Amino acid sequence: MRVVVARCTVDYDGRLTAHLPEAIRLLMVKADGCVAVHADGGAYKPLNWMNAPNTLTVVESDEDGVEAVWTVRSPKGEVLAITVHEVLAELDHEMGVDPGLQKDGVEAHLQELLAADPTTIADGLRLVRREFPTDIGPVDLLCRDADGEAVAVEVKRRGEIDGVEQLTRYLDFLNRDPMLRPVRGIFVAQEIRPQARVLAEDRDIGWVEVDYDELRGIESDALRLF
Amino acid sequence: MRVVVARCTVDYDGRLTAHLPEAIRLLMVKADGCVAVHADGGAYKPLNWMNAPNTLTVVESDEDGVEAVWTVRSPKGEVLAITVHEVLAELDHEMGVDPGLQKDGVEAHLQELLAADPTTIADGLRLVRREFPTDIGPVDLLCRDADGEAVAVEVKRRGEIDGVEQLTRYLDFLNRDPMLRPVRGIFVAQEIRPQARVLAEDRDIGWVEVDYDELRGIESDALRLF
DNA sequence: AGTTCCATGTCGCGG
DNA sequence: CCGCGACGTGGAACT
Repeated sequence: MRVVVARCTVDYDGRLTAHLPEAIRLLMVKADGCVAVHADGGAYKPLNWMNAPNTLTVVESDEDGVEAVWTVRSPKGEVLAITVHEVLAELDHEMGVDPGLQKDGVEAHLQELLAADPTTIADGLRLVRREFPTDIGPVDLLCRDADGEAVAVEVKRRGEIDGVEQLTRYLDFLNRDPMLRPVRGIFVAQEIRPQARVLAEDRDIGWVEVDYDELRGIESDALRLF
Repeated sequence: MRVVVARCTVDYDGRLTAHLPEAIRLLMVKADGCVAVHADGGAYKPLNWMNAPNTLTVVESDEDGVEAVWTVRSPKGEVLAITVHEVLAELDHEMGVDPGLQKDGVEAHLQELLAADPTTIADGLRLVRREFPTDIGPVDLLCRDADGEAVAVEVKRRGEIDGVEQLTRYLDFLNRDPMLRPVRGIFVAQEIRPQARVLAEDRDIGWVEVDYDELRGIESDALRLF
């Protein structure tokens, strides 16, 4: 990875057109060729960037006040042009391949835990299918309750209004299927926002908050029995 | 901005839990305090990060194989812990405030072009008003068709389900106005996703894909006449 | 390759 | 501060 602090101006022309006036910024070039222009603030997102695959060409300049021009081109015709007026600091280092990130607690894992034991959502619930397909997308969990009636479950890490909208659409579609009708809905998340609760209740959709650590604990306990 | 290349392990505990095994990475600390851990690849997104506002504390260590431990804490209780085993390179530089980015988007221009000639959406359409105000937000284009009936048009660059939901809400509202009723809807975008098409059709909402370059061409032609 | 949905989304605007 | 929509969204998973 190569890092350069430089006084520069930047122009991007691709999915949109953007221009950065002259200022001091940090230029980052990674091993895969991707280039990022960072200001000294504004979270982790760069001001401008160009992801791989692309080609970076650096042209030294004789022009007054221009040390070099970096041109990054993507196969799709996007162009990022960095005019370097002055290099102020520089750093270059081999880093090798990163072993990668281990994540824990995303929606997929939560859905997995709930599918393994739907009774943590509501007593008597049995799983029919995960990712049950409909014309407008897959329902996270399709279950049947103790009375044998269908229950559609939408799982989110954080429960907000659009999650309720999503479940509402699924229910509209599912309730047209004579084999399933009537289908009720339950909205499940680690934390459900007040407005999402109100909207769910208004539409006769149940909502349940689940504790991720607790679910993981239950799973561990279940495994320990074998 | 401060940049450090170091052999390190990283743990994040907050919105999720994540762990990075020991490897060489680039640590970036911006003036606003935000911290990012970059690998030498994977586009511009860091492996781990913590945005401002937060507090960074660095504790030197006597422990074997540990130079220092950086702890970043956010007010919301998120914690990013970086165990630095060895610093390999370092760079520190004042950069000043960035003058900021000038963007020139396509979104607004598309609506402008369609307003200039609504017949590109449907034959006989005449513009009543752009950004027609309702209590739940402005409708992009309000038109009348050849029969004099009201038509609400929602314009998006990319047509997805949310756009259909938005137009549906507007139609619900507009159809309560006796001066407008009945109002039908047309969903317009450069590209409309299959699921959005299904939902639109299901709700008797029309959908039209338009070609931005073609529209621009039509406009150029019109201008050339003068 | 095309399509869909998730994301520690981030970011900006308006109430 | 919250809610909502846009984003050069990026990225993964699945068809």
